[in-house]
Amino acid sequence: MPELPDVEVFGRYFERHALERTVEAVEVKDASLLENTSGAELARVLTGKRFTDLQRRGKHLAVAVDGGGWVVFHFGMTGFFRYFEAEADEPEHARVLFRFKGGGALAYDCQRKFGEVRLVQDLEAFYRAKEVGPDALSLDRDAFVQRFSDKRGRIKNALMDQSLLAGVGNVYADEILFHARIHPESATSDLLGADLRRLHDAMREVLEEAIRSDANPEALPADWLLPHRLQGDCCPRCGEPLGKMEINGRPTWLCPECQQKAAVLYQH
DNA sequence: AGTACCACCTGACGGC
DNA sequence: TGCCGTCAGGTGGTAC
Repeated sequence: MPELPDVEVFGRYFERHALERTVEAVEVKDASLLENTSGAELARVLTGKRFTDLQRRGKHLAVAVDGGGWVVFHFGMTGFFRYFEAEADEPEHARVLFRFKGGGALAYDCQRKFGEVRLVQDLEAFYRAKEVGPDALSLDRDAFVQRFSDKRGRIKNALMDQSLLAGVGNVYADEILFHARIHPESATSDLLGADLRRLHDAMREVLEEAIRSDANPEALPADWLLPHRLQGDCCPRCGEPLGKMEINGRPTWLCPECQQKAAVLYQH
């Protein structure tokens, strides 16, 4: 799940359940998720401290620790937070537990272990080193068009390039291209200014609506692509069968009718 | 620079 | 029922 809307929702969940709470203990159940630190160090840094602030950039969620520094979470393909009070409610793949003074604990759960938890002093320096670009929702239309206009290769790859803009993953890239009626294999350089502006509008609309729907696929509008990514399902707009292809090794869904390649469109 | 391919890890699902 | 290949919403390295 964890693309920009999911991580935004995780952040709000964290805010409700863990912000301003005092950490009593940190329990690391699988240290392989820790990136540049150890269970002992994480516990030493956090015990007795509060989480005071939180900031999302793309698919990263950074949580400020009073007294300095940040804990930065990445959720991989299967990560999420779960707050629980009864021990029986601890989720199945909890990898790190933050236990709070006064009761309750926040679990960082990650079945496939592709997630990462790290300690960071200088957030900006970390993002620079990681080449994490500006958050997809922070870019205005002009800046978006500007960044995409020097980009080569296929548009879907560009949308998913976290250094170009951060937050769009495989599922929402397809959704955004479907809304903008752009074929995912279109060469980015074939897109006109008007296409890029439409793409930016579609991106904002999709990401914002997904956040409003709590990033819950079942709550998304029925005329979106996402509820229809099933073999044999049809385009909710024109009724033609949806197409599936592979781009960059990732499954890609589209409506071959509604989404024509830019180069094909402008030949006529 | 862009792309293809592999690897990391675990579980669910379909076919035989 | 059981085994096995395939697939999954992310990212990083390598080689062309």
